[in-house]
Amino acid sequence: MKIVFMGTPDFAIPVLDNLVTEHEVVAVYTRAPKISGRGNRVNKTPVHLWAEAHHIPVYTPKSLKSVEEQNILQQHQAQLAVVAAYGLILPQTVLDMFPRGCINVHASLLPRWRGAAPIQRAIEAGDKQSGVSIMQMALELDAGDVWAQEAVTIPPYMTGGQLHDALSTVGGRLLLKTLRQLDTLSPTKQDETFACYANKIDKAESLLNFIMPAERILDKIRAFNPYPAMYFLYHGERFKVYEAELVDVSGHPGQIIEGEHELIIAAQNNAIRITKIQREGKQVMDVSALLRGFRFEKENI
RNA sequence: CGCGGGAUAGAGCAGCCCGGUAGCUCGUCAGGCUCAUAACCUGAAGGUCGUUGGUUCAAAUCCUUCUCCCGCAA
Repeated sequence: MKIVFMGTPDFAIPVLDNLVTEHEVVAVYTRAPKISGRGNRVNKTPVHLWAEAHHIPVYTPKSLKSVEEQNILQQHQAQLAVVAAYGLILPQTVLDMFPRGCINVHASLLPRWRGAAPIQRAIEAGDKQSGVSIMQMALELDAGDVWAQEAVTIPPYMTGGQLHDALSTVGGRLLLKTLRQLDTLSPTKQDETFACYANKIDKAESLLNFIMPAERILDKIRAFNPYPAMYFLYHGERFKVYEAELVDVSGHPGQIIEGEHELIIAAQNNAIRITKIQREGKQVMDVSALLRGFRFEKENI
């Protein structure tokens, strides 16, 4: 099938990898390169780089609302558009442009976690399972009819990064399977009563607030590992927390209970033992390694 | 040229401002001690202090070139 692919971040790469094995991807749409990263260089998106490496034409319109862009899109004469974390809103004209419409790969079991950050929000909320949905796109965000779903169990220590990788792998596989069965399957409407939204990750959320139950703090640490990573400030220096575990002791929330042989900080109830940490300018390391040359005083943070 | 931090023994760090024989906590190895806490005691090995050039009687330290790593912001 002739397909136009639309996507931007790493999540879309395994989907693309799978797609090209059975279909003809005639054009790749992705977000325009932007100034980002250290040194403020102009960087292309992961999908952009992938497409160039595979010699597939790349298009980076700022919007698909203009007639000009829509005409270009039409000229690809694709039967279907596959969308995976593209980042642009598709107007109704575009949704109707292809004989088979637009199909979206979404990293949650819809209708739960519609929106921008379904992976992190699922872990942050303590969900025991997540999954991938293949959905016929509608104008309303992530509300289209669902062709297929595959669940993925979230083990207690799974991080956001691990779930991301797991779901993108499943997504690529499930998409292919669904496309093969497109003529025999019939999509299911989403039950609106179970819909909830995964808000974008805000940097301000990554400052650790110890006035909450330790279990919730641990969920946030897992969800935000490796990005953007929860952090706390100690003597004005930022320490990113990558892994931690529950400890059955208590103290004033934010108090460093132990900081010499291990790092334990009190939460609202119980406490957390931080096991993987990153100091400013340093690599991520085991806390035990850091504590060979560094010591936390038993203060409140 | 967006802002900033870093590179010192296998690991993590201090020393640099204020130049004067390379330190700490661990790890490793050897020996000793022990009912006992992540045991303790003694000793040893292990460094061209990231790279280039300069200043100086003398550079980990001051100036300079380059490389690599990282945080922030966007």
